[in-house]
Amino acid sequence: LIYRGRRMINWDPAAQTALSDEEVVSKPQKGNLYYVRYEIVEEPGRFLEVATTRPETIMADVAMAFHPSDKRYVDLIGKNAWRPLAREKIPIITDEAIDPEFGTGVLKVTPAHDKVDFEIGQRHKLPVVDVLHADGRINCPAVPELDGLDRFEARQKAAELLKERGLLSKTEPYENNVAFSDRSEVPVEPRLSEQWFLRYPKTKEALAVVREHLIRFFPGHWEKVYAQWLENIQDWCISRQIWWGHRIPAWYNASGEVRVQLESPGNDWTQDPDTLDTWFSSWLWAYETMDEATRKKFYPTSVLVTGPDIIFFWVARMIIAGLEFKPGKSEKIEDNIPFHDVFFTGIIRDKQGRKMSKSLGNSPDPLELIDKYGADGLRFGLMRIAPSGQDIRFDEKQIEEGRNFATKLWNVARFRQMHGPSAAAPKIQQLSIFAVEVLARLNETIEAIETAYREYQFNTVAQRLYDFFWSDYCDWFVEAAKTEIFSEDESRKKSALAVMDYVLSAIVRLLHPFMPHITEELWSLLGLGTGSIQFATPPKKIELDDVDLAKRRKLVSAIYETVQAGRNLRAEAKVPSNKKANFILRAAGKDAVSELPTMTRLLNADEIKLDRQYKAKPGVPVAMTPLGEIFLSTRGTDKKAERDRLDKEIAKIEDELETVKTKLKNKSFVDRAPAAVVEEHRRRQKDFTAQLKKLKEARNSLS
RNA sequence: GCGCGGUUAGCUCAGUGGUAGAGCACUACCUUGACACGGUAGGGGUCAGAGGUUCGAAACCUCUACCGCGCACCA
Repeated sequence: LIYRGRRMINWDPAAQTALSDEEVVSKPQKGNLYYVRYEIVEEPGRFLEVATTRPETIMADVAMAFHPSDKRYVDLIGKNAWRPLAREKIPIITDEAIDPEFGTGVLKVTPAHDKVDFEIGQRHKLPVVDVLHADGRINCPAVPELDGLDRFEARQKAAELLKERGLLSKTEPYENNVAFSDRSEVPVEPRLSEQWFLRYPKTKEALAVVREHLIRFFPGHWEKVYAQWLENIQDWCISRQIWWGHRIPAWYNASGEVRVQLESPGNDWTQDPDTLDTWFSSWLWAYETMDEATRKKFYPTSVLVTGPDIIFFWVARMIIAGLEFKPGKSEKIEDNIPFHDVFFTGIIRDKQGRKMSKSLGNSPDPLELIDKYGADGLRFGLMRIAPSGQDIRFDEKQIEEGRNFATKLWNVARFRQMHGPSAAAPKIQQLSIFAVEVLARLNETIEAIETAYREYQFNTVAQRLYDFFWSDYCDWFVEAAKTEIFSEDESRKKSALAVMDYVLSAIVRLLHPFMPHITEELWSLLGLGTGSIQFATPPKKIELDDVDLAKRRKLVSAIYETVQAGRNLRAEAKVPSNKKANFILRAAGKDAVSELPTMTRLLNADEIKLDRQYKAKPGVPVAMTPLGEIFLSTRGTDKKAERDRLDKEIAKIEDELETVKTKLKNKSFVDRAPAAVVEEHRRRQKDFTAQLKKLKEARNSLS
C-alpha cells in the first residue's frame, strides 16, 4: 500500500515541501502568453513558433511537439530545433496530447516542470532537465543572466533576452488558472521528486458503504461529490519536508536498504527526516484516540459533524482507514465504519458571500457578539439560520433576532413569576379551550421537532420553537389566559397558571440545546423542576384524546379569527389602540357566549354585546367572521369610509369565490381531485357566498 | 469540459403537488397590569425565463439564462 518512489508531485517552493493534490487550489491569474521562435536546425531561417506562459523554463525544453494530425508542420517530423536559451538541438516530435487549437499548435516539451510534458517525455524517452532550485530560483549556470533569479523575475528577464535576440515575436495578455499551494498561497511547481505514497485501499468498499447508506450523509447530495472523488482517486503523496508532524518511521543504511518500523534497527541506520501529511495522522482519529484494548471493541462516534470543505481531506479518508486499518476488524463491514451519519454544516460567509478568513479580517469576533447579544442569543440566532448544507450568509440582524427571542422568553417568565403558585395538574376536561389549543399545538410542535431532528434540520427545530413560543404561546395563549389569571376565581386562576407552567417548562426543555444558559436559569428560578406537575425529559406529547378536541379547536380558531377581524375594524376606523371600543356580535349560535370576556380582553373592548336581532344603522363598520357578523359600534357612522372599505372587501372575496367556482365547474377537477380537496372547495364556496351576501346587504344599505 | 447547489417580498431566507410564508425594513396606531429587543393592524410577490407532465406546479421533468462551489484542463 505504501511505497517510496520518484514521481511528479506538487511542490511548494515557499514551504519547500511536497503537497497532496487536495492541498492545491487553482486560481485565475493574469499573465502573458509569449510567442517564441525556435529556429529549425535543418532549415536555417525557418522558425517554429510556440506560445508559452513560462519562458523561464525554456532551458529545460527537451523537444518540440505538435499533434500528429496537424498538417501545418508534417514536413518537420524528424527534424530538430534550436533551443533559444542554453542553445542546443532538440528533436521535433508528435504527440496526441497536444491541442492543435491552442496557440500555434506547438508545444515546448519541458518534462521537469510540467505533468503533461513529463508524460510526453516518458512516451518518447526524453531526458529530464531540471532548471529550478527547490526554492523556485533558476538553476542554470549555462545562462548566467537568469541563473539564481527567482522564477518570476526570470520570466521577465527571459522574455527580454529573447526579445533582444529577435526570438520573441509577440506577447499577449493572457489569463489562465494557476495551481496555488493552499498552505503558502504561492504557485506550486510540478516537480520530479522522491516521496512516500499511499495507494488507497478499500476504495470500492468506501464507495459502497455510502452508496448503500451504511453511512448516511446529510444533506444527501454530498454523496455524489464523495463518489466522484473516490472514482478518480490517485495515489496520495504522504511525505512532507516539514518538521512538525509525525516523523516517518522509515530507516536507511549506507548500503541503501530501507526498513519501515517504529524503533531504530541499529546504530548504522538513520531515520527518514520527513514527516507525514497531517491528514495522514488525522485519518486514524476515529479509533486511534482510544487505548489499545478499547479501540478493538468499538467506535465512540455515531455522528460526524463537519464542514463539506474537508469531505476529501478527512471524511472520506477516515472511512477508508476504518475499513482497512481498524484494530480488531470484523467480518461485517458495518462494524468497521467509523460513524453512521455525517452532518455537513454550512460554511458561514460574510454579507458579500466571501468565506471568513483571518487575512480578510471579515470574521466577526464571537466575544464581541456575545457581549452585544448574549451567548444564547448568538447560538439561537445561528441555529435558526443554519440551513442544512447551504452556506450561511452571516448577517448580524439575525443574531439580534436571537437576542430578542431570549429577551421575550425572559419577560414572559417574569410575568409568570408575578402571579404566585399554580394548581396541581388540572383535568383536561376542566381546561379552558385556549389551554387545550396551546397544548394541542405543543403536541404538533414536538412532533415536528422530532421529525426535523431525525434529519438534522436544526434550523427547522429552531424555527418551530420560535413560532410556537412567540405566536402560539405568548401572543395567543398567554393573552387569552389573562382573563383567568386576573380573575377573582382562585381555582380558575391557578389552573390557568398550571397550563402556563406546563407549556413553559416544555419550551424551556425543548430550547435547552439552543439556549443552555437562559433555560437553565429559568428552570431553577421558576422552580419548574420542583412543582406538582411531573415533567418528562424530553417533553412528551400530552394525552388529549379524551376531550372533544376537534370541536374545541374549531371554536378557538373561530374566536381568534373573530378577534382579528375586530382588530382590523378598529384599525381601519382609526380607533387608537389605547382607547376602548364597543362591539356587537350578531351570532348564529351561542358557542362563544362563555368566551366573551376573553374576546373582550383580546379586542381591548369595553364590551362585546351579543345581539342576534341587531339592526345595524347604515355605515357601522362590519366584518364577517366564522362566529357571525361583528360590528364596531364605537364609531358612529361614516358612510363613505364604510362604503369604500366594503367595496374593497367585496372585491377581494368575489375574486376568491371566482377562483373556487371555476375549479368546481371543471369536471376533471371534481372527478379526479381527492374527495377531501373537492369538499374543502365546496365548503369555501359556501362560506364565500354567505359572506358576500351579507357584505352586499351592508353595502346596499349605504347607497 | 464534467458534476453539485442556488435564483421566492426592498434585504436575509423558509416552503417535497391543493388558499404564496417568516424576520428585518416600510406605513398607521399604541408606553395598556411581562416585554418598545414590545403589541396590533396594514402595504408589498405574474416564485429567473420557456416548454412539458398533471384536474391542479413555487414544488416534478426538459431546456435556457444568470450566481456560487467542486473536479478536470489550463502550453
